[in-house]
Amino acid sequence: MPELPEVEVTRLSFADAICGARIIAVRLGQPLRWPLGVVPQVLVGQQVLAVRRRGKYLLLDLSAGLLLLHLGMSGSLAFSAAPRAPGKHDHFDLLTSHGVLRLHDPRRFGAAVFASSEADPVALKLLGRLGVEPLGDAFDAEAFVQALKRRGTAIKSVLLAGEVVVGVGNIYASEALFLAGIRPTCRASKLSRPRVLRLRQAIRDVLARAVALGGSTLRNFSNAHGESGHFQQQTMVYGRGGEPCRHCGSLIKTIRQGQRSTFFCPACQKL
DNA sequence: CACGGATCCTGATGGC
DNA sequence: TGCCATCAGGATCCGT
Repeated sequence: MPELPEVEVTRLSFADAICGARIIAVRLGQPLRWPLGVVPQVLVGQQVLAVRRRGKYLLLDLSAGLLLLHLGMSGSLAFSAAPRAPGKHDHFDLLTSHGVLRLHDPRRFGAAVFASSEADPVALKLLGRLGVEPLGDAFDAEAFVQALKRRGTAIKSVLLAGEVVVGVGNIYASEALFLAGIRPTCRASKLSRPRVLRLRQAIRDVLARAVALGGSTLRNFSNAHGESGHFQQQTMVYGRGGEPCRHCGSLIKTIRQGQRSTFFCPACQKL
């Protein structure tokens, strides 16, 4: 469910409120992915110093360590002073002096993992192979050109893998490739330099705009206050198979790449 | 090493 | 109404 914009919107919606809070207790529901790190006792008594984001991970900096949260496909976070009794799909509660941070995740592809620091092997395993952040200065044009030259797979798959650039999931990959006029099946290594530069800008534009709109709400994504996003109302291609292209009127095509749906306009995205 | 495919899990949806 | 197949915003692991 959540790609970079949804994770960032979530972060912004509770970071200020939770900072400075003392962790009082942890409640676990059914197991999430990577149960390894979460030993509740390690968290109790620690203070939440900051909430950062790395790719699609949320990083809670604690007084003695790091709590990594991932929303998987169906996860969302809620932060409230007086939460209701946990429901069937509420699998992780962080009770703090400022309120309860609750992870709701029906499919349980999400994760809550404790690491002693970013150098901890646990953190390295999850974060170590991540590519560059797309919205920062570190998303260097030349480095992006060089990285794509080394990838023989379809550009859409390269974006989703997150080893070159992070945060671009299934919605925004299709959207960015449309904005750049690039066919999702084109091998990354075959993209010309000008086209790579356009793609870089398209990724930055689409992600930044989605953050500004509060993210996408396909099923029931909401920020930590329960508010929905609005990006999905203006996708150019994602979820629009068979409908006319908003730019040229051609019918949007749906294909499968690596078990995921891809959407593109056959006229606007020639190669 | 790089790639494609299967896999984890639950719920919604559509066809019969 | 029920049953079955398919699909869903992610990422890892395993075989080739």
